[in-house]
Amino acid sequence: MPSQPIKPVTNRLINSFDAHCRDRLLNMCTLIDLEFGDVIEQAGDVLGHVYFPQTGFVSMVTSLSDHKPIEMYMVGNEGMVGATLALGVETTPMQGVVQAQGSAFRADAKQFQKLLDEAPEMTKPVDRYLYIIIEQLAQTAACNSFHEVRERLARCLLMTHDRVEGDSFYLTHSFLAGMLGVRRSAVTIAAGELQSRGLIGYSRGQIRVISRSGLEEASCECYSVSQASFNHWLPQNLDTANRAQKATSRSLPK
Amino acid sequence: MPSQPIKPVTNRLINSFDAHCRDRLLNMCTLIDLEFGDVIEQAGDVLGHVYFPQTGFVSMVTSLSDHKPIEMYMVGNEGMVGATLALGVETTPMQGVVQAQGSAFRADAKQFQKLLDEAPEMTKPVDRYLYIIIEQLAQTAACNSFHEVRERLARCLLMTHDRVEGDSFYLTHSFLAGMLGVRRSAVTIAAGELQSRGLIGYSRGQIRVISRSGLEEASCECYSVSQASFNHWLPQNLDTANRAQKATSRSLPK
DNA sequence: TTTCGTCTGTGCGACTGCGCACGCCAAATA
DNA sequence: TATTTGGCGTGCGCAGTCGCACAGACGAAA
Repeated sequence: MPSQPIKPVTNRLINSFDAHCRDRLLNMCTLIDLEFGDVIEQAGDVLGHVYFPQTGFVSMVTSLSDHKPIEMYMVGNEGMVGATLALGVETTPMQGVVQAQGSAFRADAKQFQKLLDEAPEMTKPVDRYLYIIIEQLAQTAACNSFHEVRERLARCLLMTHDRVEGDSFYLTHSFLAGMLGVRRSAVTIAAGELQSRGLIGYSRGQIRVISRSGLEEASCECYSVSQASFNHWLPQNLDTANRAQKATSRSLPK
Repeated sequence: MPSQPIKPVTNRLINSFDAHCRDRLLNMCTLIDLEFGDVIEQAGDVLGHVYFPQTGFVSMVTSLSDHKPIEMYMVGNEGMVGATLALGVETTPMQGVVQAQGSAFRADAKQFQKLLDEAPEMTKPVDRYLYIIIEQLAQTAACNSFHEVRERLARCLLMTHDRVEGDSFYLTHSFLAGMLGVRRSAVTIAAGELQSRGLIGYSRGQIRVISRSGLEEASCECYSVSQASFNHWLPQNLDTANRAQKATSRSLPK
């Protein structure tokens, strides 16, 4: 809520705006629920809203004909959906699908655009975020070409873990297969390996991260490259409890 | 044109600036040669210059450890190298390598940044170009995951053809393999198929496009998607002779 | 003309992932 | 309890690509 923030703002991008812009932005935002499976943005469409996730995350995907959509990058509380508005383009190049339920600040696209025009100092963090997106896309393109399913799965699980609360989240093998652009049984095999190594546990879509450090070893370099990029360009989260705990490598069961 | 235009400007991005910006930009530019193999930009480095190719083209690539660099997108006379400066970021996320010799207008990065700051109306075309790059990256990422070598090779040849003068260019199977992120002999086989279908001819690195229409059929959808993106956002070339001729599907030998 | 380096053609076994299909099991439904 | 639904494990043959290696072919230089 604009005037009286019910929750503290955990979105790192919003937190990188200066106080004045931050307030103006929050004043035009409503805090909405992100429901699993919601399509909040259709490739090629004119943007209606922009979103700043607080919890949960959105998966940005590209579709090719005769293929299922494949994930390009994730947007959690480190970023926003609809950043291309800062390029003066009102359409969006990708589809955005909610992969983990949560909440997000939502603003009207036109109002946000107006805010960007009126407060040029606000453009800078958004521009930097666009730069991050470009880095992510390049990393993903190369990763999809070279790395194997197991490594990519580990990366995907780590990035998901970073964007949700707690160590468990709902993602079936079938969904993961879609994100990675591989078939479902390839995920089953890869996940089975990670499980038998004691890195994760799962049952009927509930995945539990047991050993982050192990996952980091099993993952391709792309995870750490991405992390480095985020941490270089974005402020650390104010609410560091959850995240800092995760960042600490550990291997606690249950 | 600045004072005395030695050549007409064929760079579509420059041509999309208004006359005043265009003049200011050209005044700070020198026309330089792009030599095959030149690395004009190193991933992660601070940008020294920006480049607007007139002829020839630059390949933007990403490297992962233990793998050869793989191409993300090309920059010919439709774009520029160093557009991320418009995001207020002075480093660059990718490496730029000259793949076809030619010439380019080169400007000092700091001067260009200053020009952007002073002439906000100039930012718009550059921002639109950044949007194109994002579209390209997403297309490439998906294409690398799903499409086969033959289709991707055809796409690559078409995009190269669009960016060079004439119907012949120098690209060995080995180079193409690097760009596509596959092994050399996979290119030999794919190229052999295209040749036996009468679409291209080649010998010792000299590739000749015989049938564009045939190549377009052999290529994945990604080529036409990319083309549509460029044509939607950029003005047509003033010097339409060469390009218009190519755009016409045909199948003339020799 | 000979030599040499580079470009291209080809073949081999191996691996990874595909597409499909079947069966098992847990949870939700009735 | 009986049935359905959805998630997961597994196996099969097959496509494509990998990694490597070697041989031929061409062009430039000596």
